[in-house]
Amino acid sequence: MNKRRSAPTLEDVAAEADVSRATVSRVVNADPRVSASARERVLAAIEALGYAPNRAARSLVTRQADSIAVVIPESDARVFSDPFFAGTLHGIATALSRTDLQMVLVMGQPDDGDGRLSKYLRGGHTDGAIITSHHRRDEFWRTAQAAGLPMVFLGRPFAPMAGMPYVDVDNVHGAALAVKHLVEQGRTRIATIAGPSDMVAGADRLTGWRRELRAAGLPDDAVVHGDFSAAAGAAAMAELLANHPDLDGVFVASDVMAVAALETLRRHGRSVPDDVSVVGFDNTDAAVEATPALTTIVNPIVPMARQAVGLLLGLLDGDQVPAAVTLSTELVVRSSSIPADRQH
Amino acid sequence: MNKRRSAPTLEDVAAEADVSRATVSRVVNADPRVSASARERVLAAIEALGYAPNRAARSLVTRQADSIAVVIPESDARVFSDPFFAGTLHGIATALSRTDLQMVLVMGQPDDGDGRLSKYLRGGHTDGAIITSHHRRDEFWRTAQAAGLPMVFLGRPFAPMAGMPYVDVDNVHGAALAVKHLVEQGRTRIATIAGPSDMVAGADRLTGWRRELRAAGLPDDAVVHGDFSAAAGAAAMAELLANHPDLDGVFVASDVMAVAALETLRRHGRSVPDDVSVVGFDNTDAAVEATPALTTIVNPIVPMARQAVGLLLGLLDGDQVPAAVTLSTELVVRSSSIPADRQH
DNA sequence: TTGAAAGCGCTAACAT
DNA sequence: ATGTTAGCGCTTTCAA
Repeated sequence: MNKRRSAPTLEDVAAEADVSRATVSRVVNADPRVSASARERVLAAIEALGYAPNRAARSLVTRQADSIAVVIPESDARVFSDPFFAGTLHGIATALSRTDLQMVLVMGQPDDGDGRLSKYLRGGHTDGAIITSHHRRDEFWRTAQAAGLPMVFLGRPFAPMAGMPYVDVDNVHGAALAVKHLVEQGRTRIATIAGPSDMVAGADRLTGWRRELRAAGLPDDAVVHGDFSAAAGAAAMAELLANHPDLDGVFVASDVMAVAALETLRRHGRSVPDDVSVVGFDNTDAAVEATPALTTIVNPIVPMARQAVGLLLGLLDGDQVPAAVTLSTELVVRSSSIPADRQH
Repeated sequence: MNKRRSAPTLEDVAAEADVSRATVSRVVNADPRVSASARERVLAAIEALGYAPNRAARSLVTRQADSIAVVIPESDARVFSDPFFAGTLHGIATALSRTDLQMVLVMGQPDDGDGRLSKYLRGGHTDGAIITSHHRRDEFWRTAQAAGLPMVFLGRPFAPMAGMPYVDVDNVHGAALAVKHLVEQGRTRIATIAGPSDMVAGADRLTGWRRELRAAGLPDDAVVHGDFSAAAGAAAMAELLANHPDLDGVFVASDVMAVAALETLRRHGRSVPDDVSVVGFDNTDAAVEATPALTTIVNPIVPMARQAVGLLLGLLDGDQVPAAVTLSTELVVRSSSIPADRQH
C-alpha cells in the first residue's frame, strides 16, 4: 500500500529550500523583500515539488476568491441556443484572460428568492458578479448586495441601484432606428414581435418601436410578444399575420425570432422584402446567413461584456466607476427590408 | 464612519443561539445528532444573522471545493460560435443542477504546458474536471493527473489513459453512415470536408469516410480539412470544387461547415441535391434551417455531457467507472442529399 | 532580509 | 446530545 501522497504545501517547499514558510510565501507573491539566493532556492524547490498554492487556504486569509461569478438566471435551454449568450461569455472570458480571475458560471431559477443563487453569491467563493439575462422578478441579488458583494448588471436592471452599475445598449434608440428605416421604405403598417415584457431589453425595444411610430403618425397596435426563441418568433409572426393581414413591415426584437419570422412569412406566401419589410435586432451570424439577408440593429454584445468586466474590476479595486455605461447601436441594411421597387 | 460589518461566522451564530460552534456546524451539515430545540435556535440565529458558510474555510478542512472545472482549451472565438459548445455546457449544467456542485468555466491556450490551466487544475479549487475540445498537443492535464485530480474527457483523447475515462460519440460509424447514404443515392465521386486532424473528432470522421468509400470501391482522394468554422467550410468547398470538379457528393464533418459549403455550392452554380448531395454532422438547428434542409448525422451532445458528469461524479465517489462510454449516432435524412430523380 | 507566531472560519475527532 | 480542541495551508504582522 502506497501512502497516498498529498499535494505539496508551503511547508514542504520551505523545508526543501531551507527557508521559512514566510519566505516562500513572499516569493510566491512576488514580494521584493527576498534575497536573490533565497528566491532562487525557493523557485527550484517549487519546481522540484510541483507546488501549486492552495487557493482555499489563501482565500481564507486574504478574503479574496480570485474568481468572479457570471450569473445567468435561466433554468431552461433558451439561453444556450441564443447567440447572445455565447457572445456574452466570449466577451467576459476575453476580458478576464488579462487578469488572474477565473470565471464561475452560475445558473439557476430566475425567481430564486433565497435559494442556490443567493446562497452561492454570499458564500464568498467569488469576489464579484456579473448578472445577465435579468428578469423583473429576480431577487437573488438583493441578499448578495446586502452582503456587500460587488456586482454589475449586463443589461439594465429594472430598478437601477446605487453602487450596482450596469452596462446596456441603447435599445430604445435601436428600435427607433429600425422603425425609422421601415418608414423610409414607405411602410405604413408596421408591426412588432416584441421581447418578453419581464426583461428590460424586451420592454425598451417595444418602447422605441412605439415612440417612432407615433412620431410618424402611424398606428402602434400590432404587437405580439415572444421569448426571444425561434419557436416564439414563428408563432408570433403567424399571429400577427392573422390579426393584421395588412401589415407591410415588421420590427422583430431579436434576430433569432426574426429569422423564424422570415420562414413563417414565406410559408404564408408573403414575399420579403416585396410584400413585407423585416428588421431584426442583434446582428448575429444568423442575420447574415438568412434568406433574404436580414436588415438588423447592431447589438455590441462583446464590447458590452468587456465593459461589464471593466466596471467590475473597477469596483473590486475600489475605484470610482460610472453608474451606467450605455453603448450605441446602428442599423445594418441588408435585403430583408428594401422592396424591389425601391432598389436601384 | 460605520464599522464595515463583515459577514457573520459560525461563531456569531453560535453566540446568538447560545450553543457551541460544533452544534451550529452540525445543524448546517444536517448531522442528526442535534436536539430539536438546539436546531431550532440555531436555524433562527442563521436566519436572523443572514449567515452563509464560508466555503474557503470549509474547503480548507474538507479538502473539497464543491465545484468542478469545465476546461475548454481554446483561446479563439471559434468555440463560442459553435453550437457544439452551447450544447455541451447545457448538458453539463443540467446534470450538475441535481448536485451541489458549481461549474467553473476554464479557458486557455491549448498547448499551455505549465501555465494557467495546469496551475488552476492543481490549485485545489475544483474537485474534478471535464476536459473538452481536446487537441493533440494539449499537455495541461498531465500535471493535474499527476496531482490526482479526477478528470474525464468529453471526446476521446488521443492517448486514453488509465483512470481518465472518456465519453465519445461513434464518429467513425457516423461518418460511414453518411457515406453509405451518399452511395445509396447513386453518388460515386464523394469528397469530404474533414475536421482538423489534431482533434479526434476530425480524424475519426475522416477515417469513417475513407473506410466506407473503400468498402464501396470508390476513390478516397478528395479531402480538404477545415477547422469546423463556417469560413473554413466555405473555403474548403471552393477548394474541392476547383480540384475535383466532378464531385457529386460531399460529407462535411460538421453542420456549421456544411451550411457554409451549401452556400458555396450555390454560388458555383451547383444545385443541391440535384448536382451534389451533401451530408453534415451534428444535427444542429442550423441543419434544419438550412436551404435545402441538411441531411446529417446526429451528435448526441447533451447526453454525452450528462454521461461525462455521471462519470466524474462516480470518480468523485470513488466508484468503479467504465473507462469509456461511447454513444451511437444515426442518420437524419433531409433534402440536401436526395436528388430529384430519386425522390418519389 | 528573514523567521516566529497568530489567526482566517470551518470540520472532525475526542471528551463529556 | 453537546462542547472542547486541534488543525487545514496560507498570509501577515511583529521582532530580530
